[in-house]
Amino acid sequence: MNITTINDASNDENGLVSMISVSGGGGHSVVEEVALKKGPWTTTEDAILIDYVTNHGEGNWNAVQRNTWLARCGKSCRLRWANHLRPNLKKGSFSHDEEKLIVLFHSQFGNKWARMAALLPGRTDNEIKNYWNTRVKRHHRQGLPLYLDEHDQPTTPTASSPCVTPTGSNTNTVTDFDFLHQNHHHHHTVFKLSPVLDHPILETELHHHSPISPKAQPSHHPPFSSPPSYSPHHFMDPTPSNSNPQLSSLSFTFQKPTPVLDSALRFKRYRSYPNFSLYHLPSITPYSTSAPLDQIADLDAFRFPQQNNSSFSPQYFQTPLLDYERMVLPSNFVFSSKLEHPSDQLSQPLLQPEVKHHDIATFETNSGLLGDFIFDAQALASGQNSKKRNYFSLNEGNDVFEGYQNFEDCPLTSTYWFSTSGVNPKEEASDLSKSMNEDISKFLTVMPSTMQGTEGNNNSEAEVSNVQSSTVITDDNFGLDMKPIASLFPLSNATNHNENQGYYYYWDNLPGLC
DNA sequence: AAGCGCAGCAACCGCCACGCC
DNA sequence: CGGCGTGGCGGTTGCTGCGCT
Repeated sequence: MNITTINDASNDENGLVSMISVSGGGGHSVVEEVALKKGPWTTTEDAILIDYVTNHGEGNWNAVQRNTWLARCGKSCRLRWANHLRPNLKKGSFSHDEEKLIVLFHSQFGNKWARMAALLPGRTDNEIKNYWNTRVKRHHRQGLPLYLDEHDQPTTPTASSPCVTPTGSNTNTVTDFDFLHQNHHHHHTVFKLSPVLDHPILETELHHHSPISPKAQPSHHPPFSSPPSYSPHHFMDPTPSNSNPQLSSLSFTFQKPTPVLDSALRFKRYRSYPNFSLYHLPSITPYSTSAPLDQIADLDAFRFPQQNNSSFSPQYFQTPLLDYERMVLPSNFVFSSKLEHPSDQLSQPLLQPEVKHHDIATFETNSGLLGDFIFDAQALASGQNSKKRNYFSLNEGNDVFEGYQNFEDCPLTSTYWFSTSGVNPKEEASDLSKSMNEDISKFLTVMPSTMQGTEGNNNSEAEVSNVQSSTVITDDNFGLDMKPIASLFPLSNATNHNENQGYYYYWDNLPGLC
């Protein structure tokens, strides 16, 4: 066998493939490539890859090596593209707000870097992972709790530390990270723990948690009163907290709907509102749990931020239940919370539940909000609805409804989103897909700003009161997915606009949340 | 100047899920 | 059903630059 190098660009600095002619016994010759290049990418390699992806699109990464002179394996190409070459990548160090989000996401997701990256547009899983690992090392070295932001005022947890309760009896002001640090008493969902357990609360929770699957761990809030029930519209309908005298008139409580589903439902509603940009409301994702419902009680409420410059209309939050929507909801579909205490419910369930636990336990989870968002937009834009069995679409005036009629067809999320004014969502979908990155960026542009103001508001009263419990289990997406996004929606109907008024997120599944 | 530790970053590796045949 | 290819994800390693001693 004769081996002849026919193109000795062998792993040169341009990263071109070294081609070797391998002559077989019968004069037959084949061409094989030799060792692929490793190590840092050169600008030439980048240019080749960019050119290829521009012309052929993403995916089929091994074809890059076959069809170009690039001596890189498909994995390497994909990684290079995803982490460095693809458009809309945000370079540079993380902002403080992004860091906060990462901490929060990690408290919720664990080491699910890709998931976090999906919620941080322009950021890659690798970046987030590197940041977190650095943070772990730094905090470990400095003896800091992993989930306490060093930029915030540290709050030493003591026996007298305030515990946030839904009763409004405690009005101490703490920051969101104080929550993480202080709240010892609840055993919240801990999905995955960092390899470096320098957070005693996490370790405690790790030991206390039952071997329920990480996606299905219920949260318990024994001290809390019975939660109300919710309709899917309640989270669009933040309740003014005026009923609680300890709350400022600015305060609103956002109640997460409780997806207690006997049947899965995928349902979309598009509505046209005159002054609305495209926004996407959180997915409502059925959860999987083997726990009895009456053991599932969870605090999940938070306040909307104040945004005086908003163009949002309060009407947005007061969308009534539409007849057609009632029709779509299966008879056993309900958003409810603590079912055994209907008297404590602030509002009646849409429909009386007939919850079968074994059915709930069979639910799988879906991707997070943005993933769902992206999927839907792309599917609509590319006309892939044909893939969806029994998927219906109905126009009703300016409203367009889509949904699945049968349980088995439902991808197990319920997504609400809104079209821009006067545009058919179908037609808009392509534009939506195109502008998706911008929309997501818009989210993140607003989101971090809404997370500010948790510091320096120690004079506020009743910041942590009137937080209502709800029956909530999140797999690992719903709660956190919706909260930051929902925080984008302003309280334009707030009556007392205090420019300096802070706000707080309250949500569950944060380790150590009280 | 040299050595060291550290942070930040980039890239690789192994494993796994999924689709196709 | 199993093999194979492919892509995605998380863990890990290695390189580089910087500051400090």
